[in-house]
Amino acid sequence: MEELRRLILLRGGTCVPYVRTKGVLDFIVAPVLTLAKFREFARYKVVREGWVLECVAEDRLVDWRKWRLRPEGEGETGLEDFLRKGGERVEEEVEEEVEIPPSDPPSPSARRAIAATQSLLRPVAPRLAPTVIEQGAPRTDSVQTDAPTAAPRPEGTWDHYFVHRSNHHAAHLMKSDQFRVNNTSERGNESGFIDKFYQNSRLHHLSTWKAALRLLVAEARATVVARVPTVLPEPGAQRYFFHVDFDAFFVSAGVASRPHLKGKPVVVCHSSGGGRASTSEVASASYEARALGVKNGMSLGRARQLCGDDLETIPYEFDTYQSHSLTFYKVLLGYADELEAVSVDEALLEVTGAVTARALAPEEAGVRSPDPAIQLADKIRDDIRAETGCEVSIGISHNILLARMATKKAKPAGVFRLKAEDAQAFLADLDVDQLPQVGWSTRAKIQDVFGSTVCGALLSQSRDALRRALGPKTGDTIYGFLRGQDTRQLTPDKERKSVSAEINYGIRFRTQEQADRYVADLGAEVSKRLKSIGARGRQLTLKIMSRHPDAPVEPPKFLGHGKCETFNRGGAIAGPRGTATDDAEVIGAEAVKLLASMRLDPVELRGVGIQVTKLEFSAGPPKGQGLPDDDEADSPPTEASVEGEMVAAPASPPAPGPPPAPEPPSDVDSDFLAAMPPSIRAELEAEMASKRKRKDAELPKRPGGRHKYAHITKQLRPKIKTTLGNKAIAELPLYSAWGKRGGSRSRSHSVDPAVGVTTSTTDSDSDVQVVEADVPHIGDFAVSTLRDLGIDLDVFAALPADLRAEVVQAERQRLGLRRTGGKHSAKAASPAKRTKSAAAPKIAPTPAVVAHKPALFGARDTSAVADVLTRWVVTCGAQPADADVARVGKYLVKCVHASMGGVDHVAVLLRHLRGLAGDMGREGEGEEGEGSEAEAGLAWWSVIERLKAEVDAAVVSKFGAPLRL
DNA sequence: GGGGTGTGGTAGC
DNA sequence: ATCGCTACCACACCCC
Repeated sequence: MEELRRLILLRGGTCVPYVRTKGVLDFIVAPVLTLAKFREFARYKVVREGWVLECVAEDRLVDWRKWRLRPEGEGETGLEDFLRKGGERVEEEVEEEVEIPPSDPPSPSARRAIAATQSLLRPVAPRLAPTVIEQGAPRTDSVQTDAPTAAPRPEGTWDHYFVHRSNHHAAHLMKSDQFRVNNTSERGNESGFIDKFYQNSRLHHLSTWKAALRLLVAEARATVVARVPTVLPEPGAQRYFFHVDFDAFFVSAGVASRPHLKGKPVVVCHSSGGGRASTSEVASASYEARALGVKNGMSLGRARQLCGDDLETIPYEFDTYQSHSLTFYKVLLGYADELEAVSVDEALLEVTGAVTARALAPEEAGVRSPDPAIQLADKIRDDIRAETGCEVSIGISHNILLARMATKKAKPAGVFRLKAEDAQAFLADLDVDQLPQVGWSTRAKIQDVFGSTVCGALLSQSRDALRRALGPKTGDTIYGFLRGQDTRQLTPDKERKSVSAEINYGIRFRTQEQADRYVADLGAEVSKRLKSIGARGRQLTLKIMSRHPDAPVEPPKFLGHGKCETFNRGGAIAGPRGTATDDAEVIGAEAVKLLASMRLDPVELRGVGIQVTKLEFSAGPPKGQGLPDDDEADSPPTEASVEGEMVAAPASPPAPGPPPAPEPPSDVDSDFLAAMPPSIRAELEAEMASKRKRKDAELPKRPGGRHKYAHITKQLRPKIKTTLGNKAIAELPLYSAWGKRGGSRSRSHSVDPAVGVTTSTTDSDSDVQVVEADVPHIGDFAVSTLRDLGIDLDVFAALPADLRAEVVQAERQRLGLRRTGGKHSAKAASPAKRTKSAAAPKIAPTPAVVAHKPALFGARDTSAVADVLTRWVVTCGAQPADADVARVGKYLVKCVHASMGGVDHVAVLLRHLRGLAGDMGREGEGEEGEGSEAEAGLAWWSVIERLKAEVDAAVVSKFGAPLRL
């Protein structure tokens, strides 16, 4: 700050520490601004400090636009998206104001620069100046190409991560005690950080899912009796491997039940609303959509831009995926000599026996190919299509490598056999990174050493050269791969060799004690996992990531680890009498000890992992251990186990801030939810809240849930003790969890809606009460509001109190700025929405198969509608238009009558509205607001009363009792 | 050469 | 490799 001021003054500029009168300002310099400030300063040139520094370095007034400060928006959570949407509008306005041509006359002295308030210009990154200047006009490209809107960054590049400045936004937040408590590792698991993390970690759950699948295969192997008669191949005879892969699994599963969507661009996405501004992620895109450039992971809005309004969106259908996957594997197992599950929708199998048999059998009528392997593949495709309605593609070859490569060619909906004699030509043009085991690093090594990464060009390299470059084993492997050779076999079940848990997100400590506590808590997590599979270990490895000295304190990715150095250290662990152990205390203590031995600055830690190896498995299913795990996965656990911990947490010394409102407990369902992007989760969780409840209610008299898969246990256990069992046991709970999902789902359909209403509202109430008992508000905002917002809750909680207030107020302020007379703004906002809503009905024709929810302004899903409502409240300000209230009321009533989960949905939305109104009233009191804020709150309360009355009329007539909020 | 440890790379979505 | 988790493999280097 001081330095900036000095630089400015030295060059003849003037400088005020904060903005008093805006009339004479030329520039505003700030490291970070709240959205409110952005709006306030919409007509000014708001730049980062780097601009000043670059001007100094260049001795001229450089293009300020390169340094324009933008609202933070790198996250993908709901609130941030929300903010970003707001921010774009501001940016566009600024764009119009730009008058300074890129190369301005070098007369800095003629200009004045103004630094914004000190609270906005804290020296967050002390080493900022030299770094930026040395980089010279850094990142101009990326910044400028982003300029007009917050367009998505080019996919597949990491350039924007090469940032040398700390993430000011994050750094700012990090100063808030409450923020750290709620969102970082600072308090170990006391605030539920670890539990919450794993509930929300996609990848963690993906692992779970994959493990479940492997068990499914194991189970199927055991149960599928009728197999195609296998003719054992002669040693040395031709072998056949299939790589079978669903085409656009999620989409095609959805489309299979919606025939009218066949042939259209379709994406699976949690939200169907939002128009072209929707930021929700495309999970899976149909080939028609792909043809138009849509890719998985793209925002729905972007996909809409590419496809126009033809783009269809369909929701997730986990039950369908599960059952298709099961069917898929069962079909495959009918033909496979050996099968390896790659993922839900992908498997490798050896079918030498079946192909050989087919070759010997008399010719069938109507075969499409003389090649018995292709005949078999077609048959498999037919089987799977018949049972799932989905297409798979199959790559065929004589080894795993080539089968996998062939699948690429087979897609979509095809079979491709890559014969040995064609392999060379096929591979020649490929880049090495298409080969298995060649990632970015290996590819780079190859490029460095050999000057090319094209497979064909590398054939000239000797085996030794490759071995030297890549190591003996990898070198051999790659040498073979380049020639289409692969000696790998399908791997039968192998015993687990390690159990680990690591978190490299949100790790921030201020003291060694915090770090120690956290490590101990993570140790407890590992202990839990060990116990859940009946394993104990003798060796522990602590893996630590520590901020790389070159890296900014706060990386661009919010709460991410950024560039790090890693440190591993191992030590022995043992229970009584030197046995292998699963004891949380032992593990925690050893991990803490190892951490101490590293002598790292706790402040710099960014990642912590604990891995236990040298495993030993309990001989039998541990009575107190293994089965409880069954319980854990099977029973409505979540409430029992996770929530138990969550509840326990507040018991510890009163946290400065309230512990973050616990996420909905980790239900088995939420395992799946958690595997999805946060936005999807938020929505589904809301929808499923009631179902979870019912399940709980049923639980006591539902030993069947656990027993449902007991047969698997029985089947596996005998073997377990002998050969392949440990792993199978290990995964059993996971499988149970998986299987149970379907149960809970299908059950939900048969539940009496009345029960649903009662239980769900009660449930949610109790949730809220739990929260409110401990945590009435987060800052000035009703927790209920934030909870209703789902993911937004986290982000809101993440904001320091002052920022939070500003953010909410920002929307109103924006109105205030624009609003010249009374309801002008409300009018301005509404027409746009009306247009949208008019279009909505035809955007989503309701297929008979699916019970579609009604739409409000094009939004159907809970979170999307909540978003609409938020915008409504925020943009209408003091006085909502009657017509709008009526429309919303109508919509809610329609939802009540909708078949699936409508009432839950409505309850969530009403609570959401109530929260919004509550915030508004509160805000009005506490802030320097004009008092009309309080009035606004009142006005909204009466609106909500009215809506509630309308809804209740419907609910009472349908279910006999009013809605309890 | 064997064993150990620490490091690093890869796959999966 | 800067998105992050889990499990595994391979490697370099140390020790004996």
